[in-house]
Amino acid sequence: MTRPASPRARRKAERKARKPERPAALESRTTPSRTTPSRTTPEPAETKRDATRRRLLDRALALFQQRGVEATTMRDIARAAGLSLGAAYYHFPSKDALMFAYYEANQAELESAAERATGGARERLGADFHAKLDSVRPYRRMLAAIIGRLIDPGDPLSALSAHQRAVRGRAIALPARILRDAGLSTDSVRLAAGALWLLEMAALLLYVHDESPGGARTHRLVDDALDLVVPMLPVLDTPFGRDLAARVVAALDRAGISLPAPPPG
Amino acid sequence: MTRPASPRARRKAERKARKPERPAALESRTTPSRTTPSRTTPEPAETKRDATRRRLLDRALALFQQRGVEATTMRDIARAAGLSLGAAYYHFPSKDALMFAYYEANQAELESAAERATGGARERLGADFHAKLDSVRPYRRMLAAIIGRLIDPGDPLSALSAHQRAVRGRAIALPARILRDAGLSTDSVRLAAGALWLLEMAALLLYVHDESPGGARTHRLVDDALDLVVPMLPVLDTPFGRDLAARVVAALDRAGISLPAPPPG
DNA sequence: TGCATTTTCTGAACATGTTCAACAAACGCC
DNA sequence: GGCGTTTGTTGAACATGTTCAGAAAATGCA
Repeated sequence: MTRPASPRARRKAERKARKPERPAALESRTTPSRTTPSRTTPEPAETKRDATRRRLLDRALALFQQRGVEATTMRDIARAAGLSLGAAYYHFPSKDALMFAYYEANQAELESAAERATGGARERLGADFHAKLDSVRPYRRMLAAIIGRLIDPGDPLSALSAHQRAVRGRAIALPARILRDAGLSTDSVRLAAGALWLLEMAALLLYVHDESPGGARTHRLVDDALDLVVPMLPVLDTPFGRDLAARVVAALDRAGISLPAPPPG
Repeated sequence: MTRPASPRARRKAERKARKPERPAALESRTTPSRTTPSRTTPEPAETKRDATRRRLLDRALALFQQRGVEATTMRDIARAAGLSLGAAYYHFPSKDALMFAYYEANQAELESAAERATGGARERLGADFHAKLDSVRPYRRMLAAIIGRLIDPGDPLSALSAHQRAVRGRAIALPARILRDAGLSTDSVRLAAGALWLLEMAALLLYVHDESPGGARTHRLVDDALDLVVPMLPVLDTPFGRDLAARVVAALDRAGISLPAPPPG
């Protein structure tokens, strides 16, 4: 995980003079739309570039899961993809970028799993949370390796970063819908969904190092927490609850923790 | 931060065969009491060994603060201490060990700062929390570099690890005393102190990346949180509060998060 | 003092993440 | 087809964390 490995401040400074503090893009370049996809071809005919990237990514993730992140070298990945080391770095500027690419690629799958749950709010929220944990399970070692960056708002990988805003928004959409269905007012939905998101983040922190079978311990904690919290949600729509909620939101806001906004509607 | 840098599984396996999963000690050896200190010399006459270690540690921390952890190389540290690279590794088996040594060395200072605050529970808790954050401030970059390990219960550096149990205990003693002085029952003290410890951990997560002047944002969040929580503490000693507390403790317990026990008395 | 043992130190060596200058292939345009 | 430009690739080189075999120094003991 050794960052750029600055030999001395000099070279680091030089580099910083050229680039902004943190490179905005985690991929070397965004695909320059060599093949401008026409409206009639929804499948944009994967370019050689895309194929190479996908191959790299596939092998990398396979190796990550198989041997762990730290034990997988960039040379391994390049070799497994039939490329030279430099070529791998041409497509992914760092090992971290490969992890992030996974992160992004799997987000959709990761989120849609629990869409179909039925029942009361408690059941549907439980299904959502458990599904998310389960979908992350195979990669938790990988996540553990980068978890420090997840809380660095300046890091593109961070769960708090601007880069991940969209991801946050999606992650919160389903709980928000469930809460609205449960009859909560819009304001309460906003706070409660945010709180659940925080709970999810906390659970993730535990989960990446949860070695109990299937991560049972974390799953149980999630259940316990939901059992504790969900019955109290209606309180949010009482005068006391409203006051409390307002103060919590204000406090988090001042702290720079802007809860993801639930989708409109 | 590159861990052992396993060339291939083979060598890693060999090493594991010799050592336990994680080396229990973060320092190469514990001082073999070459000079058995007699009762009459409370200052055990620092050995050359200790002097060298202290010199290494001093220079390392100075460099860490000056250039940041990642930009400081083991070669820099060794040179600054007038030693060869190998000698540095003889005394501290890894760069992480140097960080941990700081962590331990400063713990006492870090904790005694707020002992003397007076006033109500809210004021005394505030003094404690703010002092802790302030004392960590100069090293927050360093902490950011190892924060991922703070949540790994298997890592000796972890705030959750067995190694740090004593530290946890001490960290919770003062809040517990304050709460007891405020008239809370023993059970409530236990839960509330644990909750405050969790709040402290959460604040730390934010703090290490808080670039606002003096970490003002995190300080404000702590104040807001205390303003929110402290007035509610008496509720813990109502029937409703007792029930809630019992369920929370049980849930955390099942999750393997054992709140640090407050000192007896 | 002389010698064996233990502690401390040294510098080379290794594996790794990352960079870079140079080269090759593909493309766009004439 | 021919040619300049962009895109993709290569392998060497670099700085780093860590290990290791052995040298040097300190220590203990006869």
